[in-house]
Amino acid sequence: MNKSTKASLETAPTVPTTTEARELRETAVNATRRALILAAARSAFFELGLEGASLREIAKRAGYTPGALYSYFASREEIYAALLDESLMALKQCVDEADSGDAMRGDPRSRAVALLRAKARAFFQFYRDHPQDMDLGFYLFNGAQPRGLTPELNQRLNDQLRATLSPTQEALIQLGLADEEAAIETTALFAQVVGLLMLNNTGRIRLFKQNAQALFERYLDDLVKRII
Amino acid sequence: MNKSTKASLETAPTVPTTTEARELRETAVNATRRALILAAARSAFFELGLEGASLREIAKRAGYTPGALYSYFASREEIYAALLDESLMALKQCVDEADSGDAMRGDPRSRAVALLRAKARAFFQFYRDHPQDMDLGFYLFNGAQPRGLTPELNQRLNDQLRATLSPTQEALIQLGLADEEAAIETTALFAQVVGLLMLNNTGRIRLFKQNAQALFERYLDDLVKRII
Amino acid sequence: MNKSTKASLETAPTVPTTTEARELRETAVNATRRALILAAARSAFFELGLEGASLREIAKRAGYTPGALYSYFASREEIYAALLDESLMALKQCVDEADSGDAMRGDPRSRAVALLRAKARAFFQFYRDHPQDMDLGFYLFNGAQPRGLTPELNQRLNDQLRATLSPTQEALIQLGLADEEAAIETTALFAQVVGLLMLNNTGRIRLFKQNAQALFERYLDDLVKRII
Amino acid sequence: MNKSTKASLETAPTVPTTTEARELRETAVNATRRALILAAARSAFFELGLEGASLREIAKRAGYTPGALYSYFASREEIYAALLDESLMALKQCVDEADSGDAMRGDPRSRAVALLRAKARAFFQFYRDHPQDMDLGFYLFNGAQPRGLTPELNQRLNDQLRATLSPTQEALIQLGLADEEAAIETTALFAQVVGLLMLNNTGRIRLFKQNAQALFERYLDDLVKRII
DNA sequence: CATGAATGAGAGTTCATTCAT
DNA sequence: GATGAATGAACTCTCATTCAT
Repeated sequence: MNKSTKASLETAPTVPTTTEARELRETAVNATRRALILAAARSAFFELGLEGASLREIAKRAGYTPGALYSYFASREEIYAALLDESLMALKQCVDEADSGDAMRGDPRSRAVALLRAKARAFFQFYRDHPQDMDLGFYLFNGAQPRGLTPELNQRLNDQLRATLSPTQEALIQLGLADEEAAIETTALFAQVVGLLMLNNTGRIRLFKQNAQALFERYLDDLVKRII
Repeated sequence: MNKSTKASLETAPTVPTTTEARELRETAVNATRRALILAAARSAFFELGLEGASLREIAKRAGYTPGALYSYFASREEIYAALLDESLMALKQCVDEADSGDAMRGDPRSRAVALLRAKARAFFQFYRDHPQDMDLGFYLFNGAQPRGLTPELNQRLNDQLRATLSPTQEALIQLGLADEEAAIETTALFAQVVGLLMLNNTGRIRLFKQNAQALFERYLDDLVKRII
Repeated sequence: MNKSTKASLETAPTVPTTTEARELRETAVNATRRALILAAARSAFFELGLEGASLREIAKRAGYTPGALYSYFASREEIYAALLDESLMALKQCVDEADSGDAMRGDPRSRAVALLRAKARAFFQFYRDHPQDMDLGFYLFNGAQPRGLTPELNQRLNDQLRATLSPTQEALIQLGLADEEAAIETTALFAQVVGLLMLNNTGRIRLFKQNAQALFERYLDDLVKRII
Repeated sequence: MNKSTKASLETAPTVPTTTEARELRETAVNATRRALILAAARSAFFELGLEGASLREIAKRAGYTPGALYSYFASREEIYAALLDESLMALKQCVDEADSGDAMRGDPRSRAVALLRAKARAFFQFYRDHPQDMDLGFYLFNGAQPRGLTPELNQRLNDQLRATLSPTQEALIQLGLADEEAAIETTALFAQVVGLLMLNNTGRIRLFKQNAQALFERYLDDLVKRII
């Protein structure tokens, strides 16, 4: 990789050499196949749950023999970890891109409020629309000893999560909350979202004849009322 | 054993036929052994998690061979379901018994507030102190088709859950909320509790350097403020 | 087991109770099946070598599915260990029973010489006639960390080996050798036997157009000459 | 390498054709890479034992991908065979170079005795210092059908072994033994060495609190005593 | 020549469940 | 009711080997 990058800088204007072209292609092909396997894993995980998403099943769905997966991933757990990694990246992107249409209108204060709502809503809606991604997160983050996660990966996943929630926290600070207070509100909001989605995704919320989205908006309203 | 004694006392005036007596005895003995197996299952589940709580392990802890358990439960999933049943009964009892020390003091309004707090706290603390019971619930309630739960049992568990939360709802109504409004607040409170415990039990709450109990109390305070 | 022993003492003259009879039968049946599996393992090991003697192969030869073996042995290595245990017991018995026909004739000295020859010959011939038993021993005794052998079993096997060679050592002491000298000669004799059998079993001895048995007898003769 | 150098010397006067030159170069390059792979195999075999020395491991250590090795060797077994070939060459060289410092001093008889001792010692010490080389030999020479050895290679290895032991046999003949008698003594010595090393390398010799080197010297002393 | 993806077989092991006794 | 042997399927993972590129 480094090699091809360096080479292409030296000969930037020209077409890539045959070797370079092959390297690029192979890297691309490889990434594609990894993605293919992950897609198979995701579909297995989502349709059959954790227990059903065995290596065999994933391989079958990807059109491979079980052993072949080991060219791309060192273990089953690593596949799960990659899945969660992807999921968190998608979540983060979703939140990052979220913006109120009127981000530019109004006074700074209303803009901050609009931003807060937009970010929180993006987070909520991501998991509402991809309920299985939540399972994924809770599977791997489970308990004290996250299964199959190297400390480095665990750290990385934690960082992704924190980064995802930080825009919300920023918005709260912009609205005048002290750092500590902003952290508290962010956590409480996170908990509310997790709880609502949990009830929603397991169908328990129907017991109370309530609607997750409405409850979420209500929570947001109260939050905004509280802090302005 | 105790139970069978009690049962025979209750039916003392009429002399049971031999057949009846045997049936009663056998039912009682049966219940005892079921309880014994469930205790073994609980200990296995709590110590080893879901993956570790295999039928073999449960049987071993109960002093049985694996096959013997099938005299009491139709499948491994059914054992889990019975476990959840027990868990919900314990939860309900916990909430039912919860009462503020000053339940009798003050005006009716403060008494209702105190009751609201007491009930909600009991619920929160039960799961905070028994994190595995929550796992159990989420395991079996997972997704659209609860695993190993017959529709009847599913109904029963739902009823238990609703009954557990109804004291809270009642307290809210006593405080003047409309039925619909009380249902909303109860659900929101339930969601907050579930979310906080989720973050707490998976350790994610540490990411934000927050404390579940404090956040819970804060939520309660806000709720009370909101409705009075 | 204890139970049946105790019971049989109390009721010694009478026939065993039904329960006792069943226990005895089941123990016997069980032992038979273990033996059957070991026989299958031995045949696999002898015909296919270590690599070929997989659990699956052993199970197939014993008429079982692979999982069934785990009712009798905790692991594949445990089967090997049991095989070696059996082998060493057979060897020991062979040596123990060995005796010169003229053990009672002649002066004590010639009797001791005859005994020495008989014991050494028994050892040699056991492995000459059961070449695979030697492979077995060397497989498990291999290197510093004997594979799959618990320290206790390793100890047990070592003890068996020492016990097997001790009659030879005793005979040498009876012939007047000091303890230390007897240990040296026993070890040297053991080495010679192992070496000869190794060359014999791998066919290397044919390279030199020699015959293991003849060389063994020659070594024995020299040994006797040396010590009298 | 040596071979190709020699070959080109023999044909020095004529200028090799371009084709010939390329062939020579390629043969040499080829031999070098074979040697490189064998070095990797040796290190893997010695560090990890037979089970650990998989083709993958060897390839990794040689800086190749697994498939590449098949350009140089037809199978994994063939690599082992080549390893044994090398090992026997090293052994032979070791024995050939062995000489008593006083090979020139004293009467012819003492010189022959000194030579006998030197050769035998070299053999013993080679395997004592390279225990894994012995494993290698026993692995491939195992039982009736040596694994992965073509009849030709088997023959070659046998020849190497015989050639290695012939100096010892020569010395015995020089000391006046009949050919047949010398063959017997050589074989017996070989067996003793193999046996001692076997006991030494598997740690079994410690059972008897003996030392392989001391026993070896003792055997030599007795041998010399016997034949003079 | 070398790659590296892929196969296909097989390794040891565990499991829920069944069933004759 | 209880045993415990047995099944059969599944598990993750490793391997030697092949082959298109």
